Amino acid sequence: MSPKLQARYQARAKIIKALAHPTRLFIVDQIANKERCVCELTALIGADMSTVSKHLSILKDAGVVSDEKRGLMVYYRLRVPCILNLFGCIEGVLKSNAEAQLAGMR
Amino acid sequence: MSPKLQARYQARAKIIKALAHPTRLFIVDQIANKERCVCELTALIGADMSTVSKHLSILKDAGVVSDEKRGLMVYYRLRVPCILNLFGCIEGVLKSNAEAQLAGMR
DNA sequence: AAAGTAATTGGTTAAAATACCAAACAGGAA
DNA sequence: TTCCTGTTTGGTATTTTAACCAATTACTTT
Repeated sequence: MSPKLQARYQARAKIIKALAHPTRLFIVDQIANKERCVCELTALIGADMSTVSKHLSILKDAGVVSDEKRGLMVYYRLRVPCILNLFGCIEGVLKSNAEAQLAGMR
Repeated sequence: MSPKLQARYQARAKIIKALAHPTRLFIVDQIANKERCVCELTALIGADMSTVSKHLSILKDAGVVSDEKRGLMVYYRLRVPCILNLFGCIEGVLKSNAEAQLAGMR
């Protein structure tokens, strides 16, 4: 594989990797419709705030979310809505996997 | 977060994680239109065949690809075409990131 | 049966990701 | 200023991922 092509796939992988964690998928869902501050997300997730903050920075670094500071709070929102389309596809895979397993048991 | 919801996002993350590697994204592209055997993919990628085989097993375990053995060769194909839609979205993010960076430099 | 080819599996080592705690940084209020 | 609150950053220990080599399995051909 050429170095150029390699770099191309590496850039893509970085964005997908940013999504490849349960907590970060949850975050994307939560900020899909309305912005949320770190404190709200922390409460919803139930982990240390520093942990949540780091997840958010990974998403931000990948360009998936954007942030805005207002007063003490930092609000995050989804910058790329087309990500949500992915979820439908993923659900389809899960469903298909479940069916395949059932078929295999017979 | 409830255990049930947790499990839900974990299942989704597993599939996305399977895609979150440059080589595996390349594989998905390569088998999108026509099936390929491991030997073909190995030649295209330029890594050890055992490495490629392990990448394929990760994709297969996630339900993204399916395999079929014919003679000595094992042929892999994309089981879930909607994955390809994701790539368009990802390219959009990359483009958007590049523009944001340009804007930030001014 | 023996030899050869395609693929997978096991083992090891190196690199990356993740979580928490503690400490540092704002911004707002007293 | 000093205190309080929301957020980020640094440090560390643990777990996960990834690559290659060596060995094994499966099928074909001689």
